Amino acid sequence: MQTFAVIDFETTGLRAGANRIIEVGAVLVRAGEVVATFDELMDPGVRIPSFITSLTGISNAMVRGRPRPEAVMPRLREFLGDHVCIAHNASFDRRFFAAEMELAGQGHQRAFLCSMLLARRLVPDAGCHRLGELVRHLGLAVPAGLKAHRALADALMTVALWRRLMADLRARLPGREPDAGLLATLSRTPRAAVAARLAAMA
DNA sequence: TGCCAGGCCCTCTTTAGGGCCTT
Repeated sequence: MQTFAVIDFETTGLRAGANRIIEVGAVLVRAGEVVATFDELMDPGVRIPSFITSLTGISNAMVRGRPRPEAVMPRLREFLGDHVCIAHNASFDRRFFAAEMELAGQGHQRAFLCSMLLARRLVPDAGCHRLGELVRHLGLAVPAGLKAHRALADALMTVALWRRLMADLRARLPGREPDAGLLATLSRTPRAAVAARLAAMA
């Protein structure tokens, strides 16, 4: 059974390389179940903008004395192993992952799958495909007390969303386990062609 | 001084523009 890693970064802004990561949450999921978690606050070495503190609840005081991203990234890489990574709007997390690995002196790229691209194709009626809105729209059960825009909480919400998307795919493709290759192909398929493609595969 | 991302995707498109999504 394939193991996926679901990951989420909180950062000081949107620009990988210029802005820095301040928190990472990651979970390993095997057979739909969370089997390991990784959750760490980091001191980015720059001030956290007030907007980011308002959004995430992460303040400069909270990261003071925490390890630097350069120290955490090698441990994160070890945690992730060779598993395919999943993130919501994965292009964002992939860019920060690559930039921070570079800053840590360990240039390292890896494959990501995107729950947002897949949700846009499999849940077209949602209208809004933000992570929190999708969780609400689909009525997904998530662990109590999760605070949105904290890394581990967002990673766990992405797990819940991913489970639903995989269940939907299994229902539409009986007898076929949606592996990384199929998911990557679907994520690149134009939205208007997804229904026809799934019907042809079924 | 003023501005600053990037990939996807739709449409009043394709010799382009703008919204969505991530922080």
